Amino acid sequence: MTEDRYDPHAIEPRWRGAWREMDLYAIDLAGAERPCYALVMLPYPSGDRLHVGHWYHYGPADTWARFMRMRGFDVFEPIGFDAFGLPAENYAVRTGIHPADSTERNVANMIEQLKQMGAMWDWDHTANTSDPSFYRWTQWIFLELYRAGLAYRKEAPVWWCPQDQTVLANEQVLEGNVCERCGTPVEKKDLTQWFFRITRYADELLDGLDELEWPERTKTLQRNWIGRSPGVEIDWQVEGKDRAIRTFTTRPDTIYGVTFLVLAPEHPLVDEVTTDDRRAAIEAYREQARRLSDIERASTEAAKTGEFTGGYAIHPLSGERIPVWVADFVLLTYGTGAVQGVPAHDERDYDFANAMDLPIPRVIEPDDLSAVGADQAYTGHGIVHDSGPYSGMRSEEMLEKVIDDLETAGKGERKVNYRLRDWLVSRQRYWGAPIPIIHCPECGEVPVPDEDLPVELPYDVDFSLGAGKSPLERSKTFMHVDCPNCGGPARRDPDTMDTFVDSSWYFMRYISPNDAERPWPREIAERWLPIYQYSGGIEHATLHLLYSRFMIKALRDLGHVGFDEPFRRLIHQGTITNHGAKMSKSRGNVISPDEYIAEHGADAFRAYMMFGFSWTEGGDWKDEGIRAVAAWLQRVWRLVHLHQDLWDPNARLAGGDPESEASRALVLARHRSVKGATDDLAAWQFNTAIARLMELVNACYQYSPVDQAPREGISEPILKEAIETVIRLLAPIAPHLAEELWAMTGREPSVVDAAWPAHDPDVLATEEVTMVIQVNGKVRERMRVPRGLSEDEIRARALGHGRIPDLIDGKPLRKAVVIPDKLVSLVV
RNA sequence: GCCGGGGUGGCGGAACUGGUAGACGCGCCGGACUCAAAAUCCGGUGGCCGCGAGGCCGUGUGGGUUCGAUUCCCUCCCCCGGCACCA
Repeated sequence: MTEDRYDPHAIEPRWRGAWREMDLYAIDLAGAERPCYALVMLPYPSGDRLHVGHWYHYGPADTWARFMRMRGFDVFEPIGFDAFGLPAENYAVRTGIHPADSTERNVANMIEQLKQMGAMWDWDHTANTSDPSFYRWTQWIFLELYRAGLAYRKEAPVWWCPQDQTVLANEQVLEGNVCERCGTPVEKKDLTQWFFRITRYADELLDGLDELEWPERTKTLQRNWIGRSPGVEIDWQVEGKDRAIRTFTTRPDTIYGVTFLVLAPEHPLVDEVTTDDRRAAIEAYREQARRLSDIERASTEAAKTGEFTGGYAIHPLSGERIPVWVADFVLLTYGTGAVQGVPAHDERDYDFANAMDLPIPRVIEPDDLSAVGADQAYTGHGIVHDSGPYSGMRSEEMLEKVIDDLETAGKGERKVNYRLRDWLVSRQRYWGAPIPIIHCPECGEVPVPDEDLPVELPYDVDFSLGAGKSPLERSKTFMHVDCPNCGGPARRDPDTMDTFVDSSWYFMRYISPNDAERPWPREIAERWLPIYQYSGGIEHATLHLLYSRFMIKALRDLGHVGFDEPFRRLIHQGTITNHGAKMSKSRGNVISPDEYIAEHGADAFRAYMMFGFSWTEGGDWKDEGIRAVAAWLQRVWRLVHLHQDLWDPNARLAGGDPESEASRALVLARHRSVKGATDDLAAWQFNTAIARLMELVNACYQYSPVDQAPREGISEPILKEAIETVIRLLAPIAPHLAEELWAMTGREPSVVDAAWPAHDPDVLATEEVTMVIQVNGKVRERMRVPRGLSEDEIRARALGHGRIPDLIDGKPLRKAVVIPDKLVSLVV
């Protein structure tokens, strides 16, 4: 009792040990009555120590989960490891250490560090995506999708990373067309690859967003990524040929402004349309386009180039002859690979027409002429003219009408295009789930029979890159297999799956990670999903978060789950930067939490992560606040320590008047803090939740000065209840310390199973309020009045209050606004 | 270029649907305790003017709506993120 400090390094490991002994965080998934699945995006098990980002994400996420548990929810809070992937394999190439070995070591290492946080993770419900018992089901899912036609193989122009020697999905190519993993510029290659048919769900993925409680900006990112454009495909008869060029447009209301058609250089009709005298020029242009990198070709800066084919198409409505051009700004991969050129009303077409000296006739009159310059395209709407029967209509109106007319005439078809492409899932790398397909010269693609799953990765392989084939393809023992269908000699598919396939369903596996019979028990999954609350970085907005949504919808259609979305609520933590720069190993600016934890303990570090930043915003690293938070935890500990006699079972609490000013003020402070902390924690606003708790601690000190003994002026039961409330409110934030304080009050662990305190709104509705009096918009006076006073009475009192009569100075009152219990605004 | 998000004291950050701007904390200043220091406890702290009472200014810029604007509308300037010849 002489020591007036607590030692986090003594109590933290002790309580973690006690919790483990009690099996405190094991929950009965089948029997839970108020399921709350609190999921965090799972970490990649690198060989490095945990960084600030891990603590910033997982600490507060656990605080929220503890808060929910105290509020009576059955909280399921698992964590696992996204353990497949390139870093481990590249490490193997460099060092010769096998990915399976380095990963196993890293996972064990990471678990030990994660345990320091004192989170409620249930280590009986974890997952390691690189474990055969996990990827056996990743392969099963692949085959389910395959059998449903949702996984397929085709040759297509795909992104290839020359550094990592593998293909990538569109979503994994970052701005400037560089590889998400290594930053190397990627190339387009025509390769036969496996895809998941995510485009089949484009509309549902878009519409489903409306129902989700996700940050609006994340939904926007997905909407833009899916890129829905409704429009029409139109057939243009090629003059003198029994062929039509099909274009796609979202603006058929500009069709009378078409002065040319443009085909992508790779368009299959180019040969046919090109006249003999233009053939050499067209061939040269196509060759030139082929040589251009995609980056050069995609540049909006580059001047428009193109070549006339010599051919003409017939305008489907006016019957005019329209020249057909080839130009590389038209992409074969979007729409039909052919567009109609409307230079007056499309910027690209405008630039092209200017470069090629083509006419630029206007067919839409802008509503506001001043809004559009003479030297630019007008892309807005307005009154249509020079457009045959449509002249005089509003362009919005014509847009719908002309589509109907084209459809009726058999010259067009309503069509929706998407920016979203099918998800390329095969990778020419070793450290991933092998694609469970066998290629048989007789039978073609043959799925590996379920009973032969998992297709395990061979251990003994050559990881070296650049040999032109994936490591698996070089393993004869792996590749050679008998066809399950005909028994003849066949080869395994040499590719592995994108690790985003693993992470698109891992949260289902946490439910029953050791079940060898099925991927998840459906009836339990239905209880726990969609996930109540997911947390993680926004960088996955168009990757993991999109893929998982697709996966759940596909699994639903295959009858394996009964819900539509994986994550009902989503929240993103911000990023902690160092001197404004993102922390990364290559920059050498990574902050390690280790020394701070060694000095102040895990609770202090956790609490600082929550108090020092606005959690969803993040911010620049600053360590001054850690000492302050650690000191505050000491202050809380001291508060309980100094008043420990309140919990002495032999003591009779008598002192103090419960109606005294101090007693009443402390009661008010308690209710106020409970209300504030509850609202703030529910909204993941940790900094203000802690601020509210600090206020209560301050109030405890203020109304029960610790150097005064015996306590004067304060009711002991009221003080006792206030301090107990401090402990409960602290429990999610600093779990070890709160447990220690809980024990100091003589209670059995655990405080996480103590009820979250409730506040009484009647107490907060004090009988007197302070009202502000404004004169001509400026605050001039304040007055104390009974709550609920009538507007008339308030106005009358305000007019006579303090300096107000002087300020008004007999001038007539022009206006008086009264907001009861808040303010009076007088205008003279 | 387009689409999001953001600009508030010396600093991190608060402010519900338009209603006391700056909660809480850091830092700084002062006091108590101490031989002293640390630790701790208490008080002060947006800027300018004023002895004071008090006044004026103040949420990136300039305007507007309103009794009243950090909050709503318009103009512009910066910062961050995403997309980018998607027809």
